[in-house]
Amino acid sequence: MADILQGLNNPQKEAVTTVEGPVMVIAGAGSGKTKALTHRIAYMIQEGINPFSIMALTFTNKAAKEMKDRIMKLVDPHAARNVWMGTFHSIFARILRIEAQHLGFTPDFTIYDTDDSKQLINAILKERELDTKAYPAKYILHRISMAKSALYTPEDYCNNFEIQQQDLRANKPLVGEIFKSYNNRLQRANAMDFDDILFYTNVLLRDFPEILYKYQQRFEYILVDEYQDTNYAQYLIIRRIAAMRENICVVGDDAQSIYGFRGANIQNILNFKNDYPEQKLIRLEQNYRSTKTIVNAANSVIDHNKDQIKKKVWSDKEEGELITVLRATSDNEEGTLVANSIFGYKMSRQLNNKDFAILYRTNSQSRSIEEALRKQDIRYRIYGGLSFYDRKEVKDLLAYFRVVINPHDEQALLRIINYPARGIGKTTIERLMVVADERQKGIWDVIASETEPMPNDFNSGTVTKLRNFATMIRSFQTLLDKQNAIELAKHICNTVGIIKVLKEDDTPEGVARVQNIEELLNAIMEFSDKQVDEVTGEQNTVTLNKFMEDVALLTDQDKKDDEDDDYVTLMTIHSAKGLEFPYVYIVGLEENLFPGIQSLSTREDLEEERRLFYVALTRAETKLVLSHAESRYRWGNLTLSEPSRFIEEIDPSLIERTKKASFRGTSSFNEGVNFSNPFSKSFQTTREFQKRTTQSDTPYINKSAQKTESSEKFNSSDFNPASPDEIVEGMIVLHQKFGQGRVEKVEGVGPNKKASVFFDECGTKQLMLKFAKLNILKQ
DNA sequence: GATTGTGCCCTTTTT
DNA sequence: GGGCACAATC
Repeated sequence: MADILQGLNNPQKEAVTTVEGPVMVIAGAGSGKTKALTHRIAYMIQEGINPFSIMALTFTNKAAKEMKDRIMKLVDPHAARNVWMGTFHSIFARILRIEAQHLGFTPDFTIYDTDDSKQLINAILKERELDTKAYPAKYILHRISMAKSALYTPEDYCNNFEIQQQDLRANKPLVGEIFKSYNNRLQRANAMDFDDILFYTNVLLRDFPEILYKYQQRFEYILVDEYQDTNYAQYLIIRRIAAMRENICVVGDDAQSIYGFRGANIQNILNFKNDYPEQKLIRLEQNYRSTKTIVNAANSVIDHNKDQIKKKVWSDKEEGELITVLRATSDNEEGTLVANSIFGYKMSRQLNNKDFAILYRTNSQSRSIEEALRKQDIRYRIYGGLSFYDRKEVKDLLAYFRVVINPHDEQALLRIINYPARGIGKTTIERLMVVADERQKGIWDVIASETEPMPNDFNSGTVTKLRNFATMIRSFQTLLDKQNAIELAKHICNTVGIIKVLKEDDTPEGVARVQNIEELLNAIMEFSDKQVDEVTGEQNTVTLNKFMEDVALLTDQDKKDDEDDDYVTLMTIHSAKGLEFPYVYIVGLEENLFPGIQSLSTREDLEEERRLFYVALTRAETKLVLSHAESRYRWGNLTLSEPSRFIEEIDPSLIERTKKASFRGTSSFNEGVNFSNPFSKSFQTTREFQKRTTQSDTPYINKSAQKTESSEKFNSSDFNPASPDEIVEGMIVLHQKFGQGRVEKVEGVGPNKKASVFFDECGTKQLMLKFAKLNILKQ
């Protein structure tokens, strides 16, 4: 026990040892919040509390996993494993599967992701002949999500005066009706969306006292991480389960509440003391992560917010370096400056790629940064954006699995009924849907029904095709319990012919798709291995079912985390929450981007945006670099931008003032900045750099590369490259960086001539011939 | 019924 | 600058 408390400061110790009763920990950024939580759980286990009776709710799967790993290092790993630890969604989906029959679902209900929901909405709109412009799926889903998070049923929604007024004002009076159909369809498909998981958990705990009692008994101790980001539905679940014993510990920081847009309610944290008058309030205010400069900068920013619990976050680390602000003329130059800066620091300070993170407001900003990093040969990894599980081919295969497990899953069924093509076309599907609707059943019931025959107006060929499809799905279903996940997955894959179809496409994209399918199969295998490992000795077969339960709630964030790999991290600020890096770059600090244009209308929205900036600042341990561009391409056209107000909100004494542009300046702020600072960059380095960019061509050739076109003559004297006209298919060529390769395809004319070259070392690359310097080795 | 072509949105942020 | 829904064509 002594070691568990060792190395903790006093408030942390208090948070760890106050096991009984309601506790709220207000934890400033970097104040050792996770440490307090993990040590608390370890302490509880060591005190003899049954791990099965502890429920710890986190915001992401990743956070849960990390905490579990840390606890396993503190106490008996077997015990640690038994703690109920996970996201709200994963823990309560688990419980809902156990209790599904009470709610009119079966235990293998499907979880619809946003994409499925969107498609379902669009299908409903089509049926009702509503214009998708008047009723954008996104808007409707947002409304529905808000309603569900506030525990409104479709009926509540329609009967609520205020809500109806809002929809009326937005000229969308039918949202409530669409909500009704949407929910009906979900139910018919034996499916829940993300919000339903929380909604139905509440229904379960509200309407079934004996079930509520059961879980109150089981979960004697409740911990909630990131409490500031909980919404009403989550709040009420906690409240209900904790009601009996009130052994509840919530940890959060109001200054880091950044999920208001999806219904998170900051009031939950502010009201904790009303809900639990006996509460003990513990403040963690010492920041162990960052330098004084960084902490003070963050404090000066958050001071501009009106809504906040006043606290004093402080650091007793060194002052540290001032914050650098980079000013670029364009988004591409911003990328270049950031890449150069990283390169400079790496060289001068012996740092690794993984010491750096580049954070941005929106995923779309990653492009220009990526391009620049590639040119500097800096390895990076992007988190978020299109996730692995969002790729089309992955979703297709998963849809097969979904249908096999739950044939009423209509979104999945529609996805695969004619993929790979088996002659079941649009008209057939439309007619099926009509019949299904008449019978108040799903499509599956129509095509698989033994008793009710297919309507006469289907021709016999179509009926055979449908029957064959149904028979195939059924044959998979019989294997569900008999075969383990990976065997069945492979069997489905082969029988259906997905890989065969994909292999017909030998473009780079096609090859990537096959690889993705293989990766998915690997993931299933890994999952199976892990399951066996976890239950020591016990070898329980992992069914596909089991895998699919997990997969719906996985995101990219949770995927492999190769610690040893050396990559610069690129991610949105939202996904960076909870992480820390020595060097942090926050890019795109411009008005209308960060703060975003949509947040400028109300104070609340602007304050959330400011908290987001606060989160970004406080990720840094050693050094912060901010950047903004004066112009930026947004959805195709050039827009001019002012520097963000947030830059000015930082105490100016903490910022290294970049002098107004003097390109020949020989300034020396510090050794690392020579590369990074546009104003200290000598003319020589500029040239040097341009040379690099023109030589090492990548598929990403566009504006920035074109800018350097003027210097091409200057460069080309060094080499003896073939002229673009000479390059034809079948040639063996040599590229400066990619080495030897074979020209597979040439397209375009004149200056736009492009070639696909397969390089032995790095696969196929698209090259713009006017930039790529290729030596012809063999005609 | 499938394949190719065209126009139209779009960009917050995520379980 | 791109992905996706729908339309036109084979």
